[in-house]
Amino acid sequence: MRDYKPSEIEPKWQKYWEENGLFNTPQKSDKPKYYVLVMFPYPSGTIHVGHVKNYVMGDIVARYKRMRGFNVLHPFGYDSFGLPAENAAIKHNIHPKIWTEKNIENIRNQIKKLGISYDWDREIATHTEEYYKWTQWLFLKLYEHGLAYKKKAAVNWCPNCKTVLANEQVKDGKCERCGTPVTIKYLDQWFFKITDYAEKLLEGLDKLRGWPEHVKTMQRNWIGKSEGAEVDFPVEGTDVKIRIFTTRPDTLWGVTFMAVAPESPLVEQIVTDDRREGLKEFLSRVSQQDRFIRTSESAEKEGYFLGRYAINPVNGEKVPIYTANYILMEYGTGAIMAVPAHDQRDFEFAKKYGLPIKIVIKPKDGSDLSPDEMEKAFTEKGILVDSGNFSGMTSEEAIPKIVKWLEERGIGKRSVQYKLRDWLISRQRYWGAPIPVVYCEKCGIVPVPEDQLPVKLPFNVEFKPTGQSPLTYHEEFLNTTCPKCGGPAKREVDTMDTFVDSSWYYLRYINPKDDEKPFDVDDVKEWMPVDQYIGGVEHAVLHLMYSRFINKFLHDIGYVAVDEPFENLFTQGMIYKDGAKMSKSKGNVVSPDDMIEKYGADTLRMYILFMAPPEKDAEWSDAGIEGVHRFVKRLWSTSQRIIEKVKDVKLSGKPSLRNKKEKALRRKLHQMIKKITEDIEGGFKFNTAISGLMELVNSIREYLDGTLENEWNLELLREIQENLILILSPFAPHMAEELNEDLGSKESVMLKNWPHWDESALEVEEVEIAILVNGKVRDKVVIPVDTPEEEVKKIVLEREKIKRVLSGKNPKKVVYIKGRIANIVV
RNA sequence: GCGAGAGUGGCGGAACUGGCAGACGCGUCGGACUUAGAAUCCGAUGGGCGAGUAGCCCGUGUGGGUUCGAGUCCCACCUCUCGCACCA
Repeated sequence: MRDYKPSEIEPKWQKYWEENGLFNTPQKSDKPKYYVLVMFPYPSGTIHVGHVKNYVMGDIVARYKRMRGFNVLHPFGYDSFGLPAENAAIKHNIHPKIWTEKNIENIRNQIKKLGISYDWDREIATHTEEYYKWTQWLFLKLYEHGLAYKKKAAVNWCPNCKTVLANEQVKDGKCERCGTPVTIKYLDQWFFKITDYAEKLLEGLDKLRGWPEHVKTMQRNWIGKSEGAEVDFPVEGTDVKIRIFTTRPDTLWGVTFMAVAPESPLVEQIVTDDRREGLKEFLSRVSQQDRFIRTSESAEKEGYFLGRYAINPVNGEKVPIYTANYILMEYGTGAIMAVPAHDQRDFEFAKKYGLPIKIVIKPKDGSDLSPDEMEKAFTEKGILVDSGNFSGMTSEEAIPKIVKWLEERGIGKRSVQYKLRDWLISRQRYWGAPIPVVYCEKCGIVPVPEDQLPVKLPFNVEFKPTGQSPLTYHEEFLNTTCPKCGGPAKREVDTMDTFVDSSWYYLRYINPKDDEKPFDVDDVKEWMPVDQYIGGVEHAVLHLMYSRFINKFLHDIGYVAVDEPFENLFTQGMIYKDGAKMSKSKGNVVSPDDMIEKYGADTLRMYILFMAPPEKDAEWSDAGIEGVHRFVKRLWSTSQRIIEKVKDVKLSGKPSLRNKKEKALRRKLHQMIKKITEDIEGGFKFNTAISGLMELVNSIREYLDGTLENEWNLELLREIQENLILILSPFAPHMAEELNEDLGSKESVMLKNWPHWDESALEVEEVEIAILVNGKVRDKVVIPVDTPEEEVKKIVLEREKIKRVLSGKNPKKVVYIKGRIANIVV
């Protein structure tokens, strides 16, 4: 018998697949399309088994769908612009391009050894001119439609990476990448107006049935929609009106002060001369507060009275105006009406500064609130009191009526606010796509015309961590002429956030080599949306939101037919080692290369899928992969035993079966075809699919070992072996091909059809049912499956053991569930 | 605090629309083969009482409920994970 030698058969089949173009996707086909996409990696160094999980899952789907008759698009590429390449350049004096391309080559080799069925002709890398040319095109389209703009803004600045960060890249006040606390800088920056799409991005989520709920929830939270009203409060003795936003117009009658964000221009307009000195002191103190601390719930609320009063337009009451550190300029209107009785923050502030607390909402249970005894604000909805004509109504009733009333009287209006901010895309960095605009003394900001793209990233630059893009010091790049007037102009030296690169890459795979356009509109219509997207949950708000935004934009301007790019999303769990994420610095990285060398790619693929349900995090176990390897070897040797005997057996139609054993074995085969099909189709249950393969192999072995060799049913074994190869092939494609060849097939497994299970094989003649007395199992009995209920009841009550348990008591009734249990109730 | 999800053997995890809890694998124990080990193969393995392959009792986070029957459904609670969080 041949030994199992993955190191020989795996390269053999990888070569075969490549030479025969079996991974390549025809652009047009009679078959229905299926687009399966895995999140492309950032090429820093090599990949570890955590990445492999992502790619293996995609490969199972791709190989399965091909066998189901789909024209499958399964591409791969690299998100190859970004900071680590540049840091490597500064640290090790190696050019980012060289560093990146070396890494890409390593990763490509690693992946090829795994037998992942990517169409390598469609491979892309975002740092190449052919790609970033179209990233720049995308920028121009956004600019053209007023969705790319430049403004001076308070931005998140990472002092370590020396670049600005998008809001989405700030985690707990720290740089998502390096963990350094983020500071605030005021800089001229480019933004994409994602806020214009807030509502569409939110509504679109409801249509995404194939997305995990928690990802949608995270996006909803991030968009942060609040409905309420805007109301103008005139400031006494000035022309100034303070516009506020509130989600609780039902508390308008309880306003006892106003508060304005320290950064608000209103502060200057409102403050009285005699309060100016103190204000200066207050503002300088507040501006020193760390932004993250200032915006945390536990922060001490501080404020400063501006010396003036506002008039509450609903009841004419005069209330003092403060500036306070807990008011954020970025949210709402940068000013609030404060209702201490019904807002916890206002309550704390009022307590500190001795401001009145006025109750206008009472609990629905009718209990009373007293301003002096309250220990915290009553923030629930309730019944309005002291609120003019609205007193006595519930909050729910009153809110729409009050909004209408405000609108009629011209005091306020219905309003919707979002937490989502515009997407800051400028990076003061070299290794990214240059922003294609120039600054002309005469014409101002001028976009680079489309036919002059790409704005090439120069190769020879000096890397200095100055906080300025290295392009700033590259005279040749910097100085140019204005495309409009031909006069001297300077280029934009900032590059784009790498999330811009990855926001549209799924479209480029469709026409990766087109140098006339980013993608072909008709082909995109054909191929989009991505049917199945697979990746890590860490991209729940960043990449997945940006991609949806860009896709919706391209949809709106007529380039993409669908308005959501990813029909189904699967977020896979991470692989941990020693309780921690794998990372080079921790030294707990498991390399796929080592595992392939030791066990082969097929074992590695199967183990990664078997270790846990794919959406869950899992701990790498060396013993675990050993166990799967044992199974793989058993699968091999069992197949070899069978193949030796059935190589020349011809089978047309069903094998004839001679006894119960053979019937049971054939049933097992078809049960497992059914199970594995349903496990793949019904939600990525790869772990149980593999346990199904194990069960099948166990049953085959029991049959082989329990039957004299000359009595083996060779027709049945032929059927089993053929089908075993097919259902194995997405998981362990190399072994499947080798066994398929051994069995005499001239055609690759990849070109065969996925098997159908034979319903008739699943039928049983006899079943073992459990006999329960009062819900407890007391006995078991084998009966013909069609035994009528009355008959079963009789049989069950006649059982010696049951008689003993009943000890003469009369059964009240017997519940029989066909083929499963009979429950005797006494 | 709000939102989402999850609690099952020593471990990873199975369990269809409520129907024999613990599939499959790891680990452990015992055995075969071997000079020995590795590999391989066979058997046992939720806990307890029991000489036992007889039999009985307990058992899916906790406490109730519905039901002939609950890991699964309902109510209350506890714990954990993730996300959001001074968002007006």
